[in-house]
Amino acid sequence: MLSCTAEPASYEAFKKTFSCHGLKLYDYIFDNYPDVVQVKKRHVATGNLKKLFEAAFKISAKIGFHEMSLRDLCRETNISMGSVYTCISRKDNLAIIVKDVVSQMAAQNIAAGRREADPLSRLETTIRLHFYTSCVLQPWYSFLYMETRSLPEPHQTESKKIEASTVSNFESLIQSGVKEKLFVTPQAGFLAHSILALLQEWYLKPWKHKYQNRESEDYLNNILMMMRTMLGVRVV
Amino acid sequence: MLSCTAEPASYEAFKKTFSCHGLKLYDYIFDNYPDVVQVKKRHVATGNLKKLFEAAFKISAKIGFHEMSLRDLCRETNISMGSVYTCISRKDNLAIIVKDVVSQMAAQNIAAGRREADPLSRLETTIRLHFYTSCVLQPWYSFLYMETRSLPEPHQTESKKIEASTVSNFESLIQSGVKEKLFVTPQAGFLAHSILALLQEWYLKPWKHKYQNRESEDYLNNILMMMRTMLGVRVV
DNA sequence: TTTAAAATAAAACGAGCGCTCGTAATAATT
DNA sequence: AATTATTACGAGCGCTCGTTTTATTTTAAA
Repeated sequence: MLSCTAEPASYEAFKKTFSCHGLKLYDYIFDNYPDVVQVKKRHVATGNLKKLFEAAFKISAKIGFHEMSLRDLCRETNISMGSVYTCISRKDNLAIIVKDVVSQMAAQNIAAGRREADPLSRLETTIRLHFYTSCVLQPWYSFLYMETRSLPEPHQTESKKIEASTVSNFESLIQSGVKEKLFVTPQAGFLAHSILALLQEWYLKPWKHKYQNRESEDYLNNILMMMRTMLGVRVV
Repeated sequence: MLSCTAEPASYEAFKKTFSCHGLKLYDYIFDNYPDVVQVKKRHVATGNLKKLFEAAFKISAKIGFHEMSLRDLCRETNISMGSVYTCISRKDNLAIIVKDVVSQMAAQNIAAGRREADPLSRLETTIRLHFYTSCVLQPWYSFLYMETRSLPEPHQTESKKIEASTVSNFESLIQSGVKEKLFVTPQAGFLAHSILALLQEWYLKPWKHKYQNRESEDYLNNILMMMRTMLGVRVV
């Protein structure tokens, strides 16, 4: 099971508690997609899967998933056509697995946020987890955003639901704070969309922002600060 | 020349001054791409171009430009393969023309904004024009955002420059207001990116917002209000 | 009505696609 | 050392792609 313990204070703290690092992510895929991954030995499967996903992200980011041929993938990974197919069975499965992983992370982050005490903490924790997760899994999130159209139905619909549920969660958290008279904004829907748009901007165009090292923590703080300002909450 | 008179007070007012409506846009293409459009008669060319672009936007939005075959395009438009080729010469030209049109609109809007009297007016006019333009040409803007990767170089690089120059224009307008002590934000870069991200959100996912008719003017006002709040300007 | 140009239609072409499968190489077990 | 289980390989299959070519119909001026 992919997971992380909740409420990390910083990106560095988060990364340590996050279980997706290195090969753990590919262990998860190996365990949960027996019909897709036909390779028997775990270490062989995870090693190849890691190479395949990383190459697929690299090539797709440049030219798109559909434009990426399996021959491109073979060249980039030094894995033969036959071996590629014992790992993923069909090209589509690469995209489907990305959708499943991101979908699961999103659901977990929403659930973790709900466990906080008050509306503002719930909002901030959800945003923080979303942000950290999308940093660690940046190519995964970016891929899903850009390649949702390439997914076969019903996976495409499911992918769109992730985004919708993320926004509606933000919106209902804001609404509950408004009801408790903690916030003063009447534009809950717009603010909820704005938050997601800014989170997406980060993982879609990391090169536009990452000219420095601490930049990512700064970007997150800018989002949180903007949100607090728009909610009429005193900024600390 | 594609153009509009500056500083429109509302979307409705803007649409009337905007020269891209109906076939005028395709007249522009007919006039400016003689090597691409090999059809001699203006009315035949513009009629077919309109059908072709509209169908291309429809199909590409669903499955992507590269996945859209020219046979799909023929089926959707009831235009034969031969006629398609007399209109656009190569598939790539569709995307290149979209880039050129959007690029020109963006440059015009930036120039029009600069003509305003003070930094806040310059910002607001630029944003307003960008928003209205992207509403009227929504499929064009959306297409370019999603399909930039499909453009042949050097058009791809040029497309990315449009976005970069839009953000840096916002940023320098904000900076000049800060220098004149009209604004109080130290996060000019973040705010500039946020404004563009929210403008993009609108033309990328219009279905998420357009459940009502007046909704688009509201969305623009939300962006402007958020900007004023973040700039420490009294909200009217 | 004639005629040449313009537009459309349909067929054909070669390159490249996702994917399969017979076989070779390697690792594990006896 | 022999045998078996597993993985790696890559040429080739059927098909669709963007594009070109060829044939036919439509258009409009003389």
